Amino acid sequence: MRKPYHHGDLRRRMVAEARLALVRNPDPSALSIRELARRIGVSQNAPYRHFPDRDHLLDALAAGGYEAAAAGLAERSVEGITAVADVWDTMARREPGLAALMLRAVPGGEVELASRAWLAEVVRAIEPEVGDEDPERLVRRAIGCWAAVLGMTTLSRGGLLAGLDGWMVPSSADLARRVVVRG
Amino acid sequence: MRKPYHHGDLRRRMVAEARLALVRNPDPSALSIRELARRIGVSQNAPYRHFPDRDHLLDALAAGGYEAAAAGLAERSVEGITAVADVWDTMARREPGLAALMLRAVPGGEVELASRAWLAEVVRAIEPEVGDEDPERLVRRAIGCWAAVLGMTTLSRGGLLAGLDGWMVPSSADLARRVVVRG
DNA sequence: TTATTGAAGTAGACATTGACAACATCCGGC
DNA sequence: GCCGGATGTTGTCAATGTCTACTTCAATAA
Repeated sequence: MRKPYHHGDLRRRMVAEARLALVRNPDPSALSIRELARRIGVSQNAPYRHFPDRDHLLDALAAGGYEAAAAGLAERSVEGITAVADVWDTMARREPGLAALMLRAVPGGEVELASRAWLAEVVRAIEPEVGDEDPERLVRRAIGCWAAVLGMTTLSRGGLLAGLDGWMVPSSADLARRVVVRG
Repeated sequence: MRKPYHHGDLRRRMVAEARLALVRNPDPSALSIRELARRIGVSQNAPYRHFPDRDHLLDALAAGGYEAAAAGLAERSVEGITAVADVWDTMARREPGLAALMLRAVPGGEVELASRAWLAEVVRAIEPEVGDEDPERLVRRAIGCWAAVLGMTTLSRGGLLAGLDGWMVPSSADLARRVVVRG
């Protein structure tokens, strides 16, 4: 009775534990299904009842990242481009492994939907800051904002700017603002 | 005599074969040292005489990507921001796996130097297009350009914009131009 | 109430991989 | 001529992803 045969919430638990593991070691390729199962206290094959394979776990994980980001942006008191940059930067700093996973969407996976929700939230956030009512252009601006922020944080957090840290490097918010406003 | 005991050029050959393998399968985590060795016709452990571990091979591979990109930009007849965007876009389209590897630099690795050379080339390319003589601001602009291009191509090639392809998505050159000029 | 069925978990196995240790071969300087 | 270091080879180990077959359990329908 101490340990019921069925876990009951394995899928969610796997994603949560994977996210934790990714905090301990940001390298996604080091994520091991077996180790997660071990840590949760379930057999090494139990996870396969919830994820066809490792890639689907990573997909769910990345989708969770987008949901968290969208929620973080929605619950934000401060609106605008700065908020978008802040949310993404914070995630990339605190969970670089998760941020790395979020750069790739497998077709038909959960990330596609979740990232779309994030994009919608970005649109909502930047809308008051740009005086643009045309939806298509607004979406285009939002994509540009996302790309600029993502690119800048990827460069910094990826270590590609080692040596020039701080000094000489533009902030992702500045970049995004230049991309979004006017034009 | 058919097959000399020593290969003679294994290191370079490994990097080249790895790059090929990455073209066949863009997922860097699928790169196997053993398979490369097998394909080259050398024992499974020979590569370890040239790379302490798998990560060092990936590092050399990514560095090669930056060298190729820098060379491609240098040999370019057309100068300017468009050339930067073109070079990166082309690489990301033709070798997405390599492009993905280039987003992370291990401290002290070869990528740090190679990416610095690439950045210098970007500076040189955008210099005539922006009327700015202050070196620090020029570097900052170059970084912004790089980030914008990289962010946009990562989004498109990563499948994060599936569905909105073409339509609604800004080009990386447009983004970069908006980031670089003025300000 | 009880039989059954399908979802969730377990046990065991297999091929592949990264990496280590010990041994073999070759080339250049003494 | 030999010898030492660089390069390549064989053998081995633990860990991993994933397959197949078996078990447990809860809910449904008789």
